[in-house]
Amino acid sequence: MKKITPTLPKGTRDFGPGEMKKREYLFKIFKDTFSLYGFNALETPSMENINVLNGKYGEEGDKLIFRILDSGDFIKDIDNIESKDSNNLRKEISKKGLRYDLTVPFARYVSMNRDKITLPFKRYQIQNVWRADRPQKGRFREFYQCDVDYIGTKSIVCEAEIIDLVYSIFEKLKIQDFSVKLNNRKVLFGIVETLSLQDNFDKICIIIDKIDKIGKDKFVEELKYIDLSKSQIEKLNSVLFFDGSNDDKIKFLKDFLFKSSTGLEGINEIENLTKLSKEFIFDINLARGLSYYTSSIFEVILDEKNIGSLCGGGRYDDLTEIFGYKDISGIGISFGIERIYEIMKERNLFPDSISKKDTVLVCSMSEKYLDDSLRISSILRNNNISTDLYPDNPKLKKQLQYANKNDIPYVIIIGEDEVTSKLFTLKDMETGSQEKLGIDEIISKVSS
RNA sequence: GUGGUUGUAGUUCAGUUGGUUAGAACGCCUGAUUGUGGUUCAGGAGGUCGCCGGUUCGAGUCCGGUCUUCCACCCCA
Repeated sequence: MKKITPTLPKGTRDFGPGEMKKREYLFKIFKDTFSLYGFNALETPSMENINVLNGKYGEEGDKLIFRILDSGDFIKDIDNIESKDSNNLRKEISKKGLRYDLTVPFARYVSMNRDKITLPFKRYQIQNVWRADRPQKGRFREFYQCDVDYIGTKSIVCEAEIIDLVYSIFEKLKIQDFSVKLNNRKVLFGIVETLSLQDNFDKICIIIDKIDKIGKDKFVEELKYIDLSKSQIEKLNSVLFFDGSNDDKIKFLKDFLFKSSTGLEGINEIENLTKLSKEFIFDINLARGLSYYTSSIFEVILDEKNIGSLCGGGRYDDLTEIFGYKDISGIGISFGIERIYEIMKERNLFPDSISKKDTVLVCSMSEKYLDDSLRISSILRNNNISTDLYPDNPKLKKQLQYANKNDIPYVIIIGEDEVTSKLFTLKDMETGSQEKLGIDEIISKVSS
């Protein structure tokens, strides 16, 4: 057999036992909190039919979808194989793709199962997604997303509850220095409409979304690039960079938007939310890149440094329409668990207790005592003591080394003396001391 | 997709203007210690120097291509 050097595909990772302990701890906090707020789990397949995915993420997005090659002799039915047209060929030989996010599969699920689900419908979903992007710092080709969505109601209570959920999650994670930023696409549209720029709405949103990253000067430059006049840019700036409390901003925008019914609608939504919700910052500069948001949009950021957002989300009114299910408004948030994981690791927020392995290792001195070892292991396990049994009987030295490397605090040694006397050697690996005890004594000692 | 960067033992890395047999640390195995780990000491195994080609008497070292790693851009989490 030819030897191969083992490697991973670009942008993918293994999660070893140490990392998994931490990830599972983190995931459990999310899942438990979601349940507490009445969200239930949903899983969808890794792959979707390509027409479900295509066209949902913008032009760039389609290119970043991982395609799955059809099975069988797919080439024999292709007429124009010499044309060298990759785009057409791709359609013919690949009709499935790996999911790119969790929201679109969710919309597909809701549309397909409208006879079974009762609106409003709430679900959470923690699964991996794939992007054929070029990896770089903190970005992978396979990563996890953690989405919570609330679909089938337009009530502003959903916004308030989701903000409440954010506070609850971060409290449990012991991350305190965060802020919730909120805006409304209708307000942005109103601003743009008031300046007669509504035809450029999507483009302007993408540019506004970058303000934090590129700064005010470059922002102005990019606006010039899409042919805004000097006075339009000046007016846009005066609105977007209006400084003040949430109430000041609301008051100011109510005046500014008096001609735009959409804008006023948005402002009213924000005003209502201030009465219902925990604290948030009304940020007129918040736009978010994704095109399907139609109303409230929000992000959660770390106050300390600029590392991008920890969560992002918003309300979408038309996402299920493309799957034939009209007038269904949804609102969702995506927790950036990979980022949150990194912050928790940096700040040492994972409790030490989660990295402990088993409490006891059972070692046998010879093959003769393996059945006794098995018996004792199962007694310990029945008493809820996590027990590892060394499956062979190499030298005791080897078995103790194993306990040592795995941070197992206790070892039980089973040999001739022990089996005849029914008193087993319990060794404390930290202090090195050992004593011969009956099984009941061992259980009470080790459990404490 | 664009620009830069990286690749030598299981891992992290040395390796001089191209010159005998490519090194270290950690890890692994054996022994000192045949019923006792962590520490120590002695010994050992482990490398087609990413891959393909070129220059040269001679290439880990120089050149070309390709793949890979990481970083930035585009975009995004």
